[in-house]
Amino acid sequence: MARDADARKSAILAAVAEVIVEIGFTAMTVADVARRAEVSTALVHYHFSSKSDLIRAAISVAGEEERSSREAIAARDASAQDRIAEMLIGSLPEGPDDPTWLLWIETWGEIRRLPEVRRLMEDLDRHELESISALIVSGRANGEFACEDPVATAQRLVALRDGLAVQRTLFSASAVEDAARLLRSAMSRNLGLPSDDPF
Amino acid sequence: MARDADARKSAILAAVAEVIVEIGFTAMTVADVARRAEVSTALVHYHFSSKSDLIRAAISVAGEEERSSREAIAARDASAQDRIAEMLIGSLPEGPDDPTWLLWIETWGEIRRLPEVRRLMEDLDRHELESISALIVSGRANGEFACEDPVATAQRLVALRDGLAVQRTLFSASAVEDAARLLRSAMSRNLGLPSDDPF
DNA sequence: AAACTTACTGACTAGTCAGTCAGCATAGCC
DNA sequence: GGCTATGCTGACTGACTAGTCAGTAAGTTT
Repeated sequence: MARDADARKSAILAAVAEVIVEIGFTAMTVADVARRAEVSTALVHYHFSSKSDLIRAAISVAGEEERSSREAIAARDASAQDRIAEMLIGSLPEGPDDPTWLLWIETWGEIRRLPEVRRLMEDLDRHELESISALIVSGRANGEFACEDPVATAQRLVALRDGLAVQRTLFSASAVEDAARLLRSAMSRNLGLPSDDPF
Repeated sequence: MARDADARKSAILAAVAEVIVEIGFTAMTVADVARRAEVSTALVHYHFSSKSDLIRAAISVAGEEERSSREAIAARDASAQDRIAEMLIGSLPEGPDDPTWLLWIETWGEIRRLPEVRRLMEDLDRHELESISALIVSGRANGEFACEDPVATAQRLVALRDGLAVQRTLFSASAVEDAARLLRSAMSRNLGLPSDDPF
């Protein structure tokens, strides 16, 4: 029975992510989650002590996915430049209402009310900055590009990606449909690459 | 009596902004607003047909302030470069939990549920992009700097500012205490200024 | 001075929410 | 066959919510 129980617990967490993406953090109720996972509301409270606990668990899962996908990219056998591009441009929203970005933006708005979530997000943020600055350092070491301050450069690129992602996710995509192009040209400038960019 | 009535209506709107900044969008109730403004909940519903209407009005006021402060800067008698810097760097959060940025970040998270608010935010976003690209065009015209694509440059700078602002508002400020410096050096690069920056 | 409008309130309601609880079924152990 | 633990549920509750409504007081118009 332990197998079944674990499966249902996972189903509940998956349902949380779905409901948040669909109707948002605020509007989400325990009843919504239970209905989606086809269990009773009492079971949700059986596995998760409170609604905050439920949310924290769901965000923790999403963060873990993000983190491991980043590590997979870092471990790839490709140039530092390509791996940085994959991390940054690959993480841009696919279009308006991209589920992953909606989840993060919703989460930003809720962070103040959920201290543990704040810690999760801070860790995730730090992990991304460290991953990218490490790649910059290695790319610089093997002569791919020149870069005076890897940490500041990583901060700038990540911040730019975040800002573009917010616009692209929340507002009409038209103004930012070329987000990838903007990011790529910023990479060229910031990493001191030979400017082979049309921009 | 119209004077008094208007004053109380404004007091309600001010209370909304205060409550949102303090406890957030989600947690805010009509009763909180009424208590803060020292009126009955019924009066809130007398002036504003619904809670959404109340929120929309409060955000509209905040947006109007943003817009007019931007126009004041644009009209100033200073170099284009200085006016752009004032708009971008001047709008960075003053520190973690900056009220204005908390309001915007909370609003981003709520946009999907409030279509009119989405329109307000889109307009505000467009206005900022237009203001800055206009300044870039004028700075280029009088030879202050070179810039191939004013619109794309404005998009990049605004996105960078947004991303830095989110980090600085939500997470520990230490990692981004130099947000202004990052932004300024990005300006130098993007506007093709002579690099007199230490970075 | 009567009729009407504006500004406002206390008391209320219908509905929703997270969380509780007693109890049931099944499985493993003795 | 009895005993206990785990997984699970239906029925419930107390707290709280946005919004309503009848009524009042003060000013404006006729």
